[in-house]
Amino acid sequence: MVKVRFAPSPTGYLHIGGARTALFNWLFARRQAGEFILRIEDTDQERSTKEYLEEILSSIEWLGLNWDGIFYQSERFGQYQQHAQKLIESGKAYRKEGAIFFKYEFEQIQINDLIRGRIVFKELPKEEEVIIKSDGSPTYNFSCVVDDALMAISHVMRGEDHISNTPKQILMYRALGFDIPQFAHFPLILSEGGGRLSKRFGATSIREYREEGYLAEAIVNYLLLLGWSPGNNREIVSLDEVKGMFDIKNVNKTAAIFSLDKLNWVNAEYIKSKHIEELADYTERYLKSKGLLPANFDRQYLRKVIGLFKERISKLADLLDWGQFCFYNTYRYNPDAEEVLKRDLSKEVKVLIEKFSAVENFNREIIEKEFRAVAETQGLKARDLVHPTRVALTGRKIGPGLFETMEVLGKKRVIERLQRLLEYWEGKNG
RNA sequence: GACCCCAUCGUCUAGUCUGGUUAGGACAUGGGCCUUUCGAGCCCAGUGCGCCGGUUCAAAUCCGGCUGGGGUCGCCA
Repeated sequence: MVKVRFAPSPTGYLHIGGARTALFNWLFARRQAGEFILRIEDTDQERSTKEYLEEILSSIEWLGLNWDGIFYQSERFGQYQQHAQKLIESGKAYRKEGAIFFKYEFEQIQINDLIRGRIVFKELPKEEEVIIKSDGSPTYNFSCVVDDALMAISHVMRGEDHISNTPKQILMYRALGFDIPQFAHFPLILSEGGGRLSKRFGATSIREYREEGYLAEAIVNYLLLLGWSPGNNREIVSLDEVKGMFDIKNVNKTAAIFSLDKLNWVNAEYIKSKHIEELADYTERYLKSKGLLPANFDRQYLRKVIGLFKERISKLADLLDWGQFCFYNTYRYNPDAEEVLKRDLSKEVKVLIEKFSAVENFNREIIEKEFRAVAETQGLKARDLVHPTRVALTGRKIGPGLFETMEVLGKKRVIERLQRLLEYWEGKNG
């Protein structure tokens, strides 16, 4: 039976690379009706925290990956001690300086990696290795081997950075008389500079992306594209669909550079494809978590705002920026937008206000009709009135279509802001 | 330094196993269109098989070397 594990250490948040390792393991298990378990490698009591643990679990859950069991290494010290003892008894390990050391028996080791094929190690960099520290806790390679064996893990699939641990672990499996599982090593995810994904190059934890308003499906989809391809020139694929087509043999060997541009594009695609209702739930939670939703917010209004922006944002955080004018009065115009207000159109805007005031059903079609009529009777090209009006309503030169924007804002706000524009011109001239 | 992994547009990749393609797609970039603006949409374009040698009628594809990039060498995981 196929049984795989994801083994995070709660000494930090779940990062991009870990998330993909979890994802590929999950996919591998689900594809073959196997088991996917979590093993929390919390042997380092100093650095492991409950906060990190909770964050990691909630991130995995948020990504949509469910697990069939969870184990904590901190609760299994007895097992490690016991197996170390066995090694001592068989003469393969010994006590020294308060710790227990394992003696590597030099020989050429071969592994048959599911992704890379045969890998041959001519020698090991050292002759012995601590397996139980002097404080009684196990070291990584040892607890990993004992647990993978005891938990009957059939396939050990992890990042490429573990390739060099593999021969050491194989020697331990043999010494303990355990069956050796299959191995697969995924390519690393690098930062734009080509090196390790680090804070300097932007967000590295799943949590940060979640907080910026990326959708879980989009992150999963993007991660999938790093090292694996659905083929047929497809880019957007759901986890559910991939479950039926994922094959570990098609995973790349090459390290991939993480591209925020592409993630943004994928996320934008997901935002576009979502129904307003679903996005509204998501956005409401998102804005609330940011403490940025006005107390008196109107859900119906929020829906309209989302409708206005869903085709043009790449992440929910963009709503805070571009959509600010929907939630707050914009009586201060962007400096670069003021050039549009150079020409004083007070007379024309007054007429516009007058016409709008008389409109009963303030919807897109009627607004546009009235607006164009005013421009024409006042001898203006539509665009000459459009630009200043947009600045008056949004504070900016660019944004969604003006007439839709007006409908969303509603008659009251539109008229208030147009009056504010009149005051602006008055202030300039007086 | 030792051991190991990797190598197709700037980036992610299809193609490599089973040699024969105008080397395909996407992001980004540039240009154009639309038009009420745009960072939205639509259209078009450019750029790539790291290098050298071998095998072969034929090499991105098979073999060797080189170069380049990456990883690991903790009583961290």
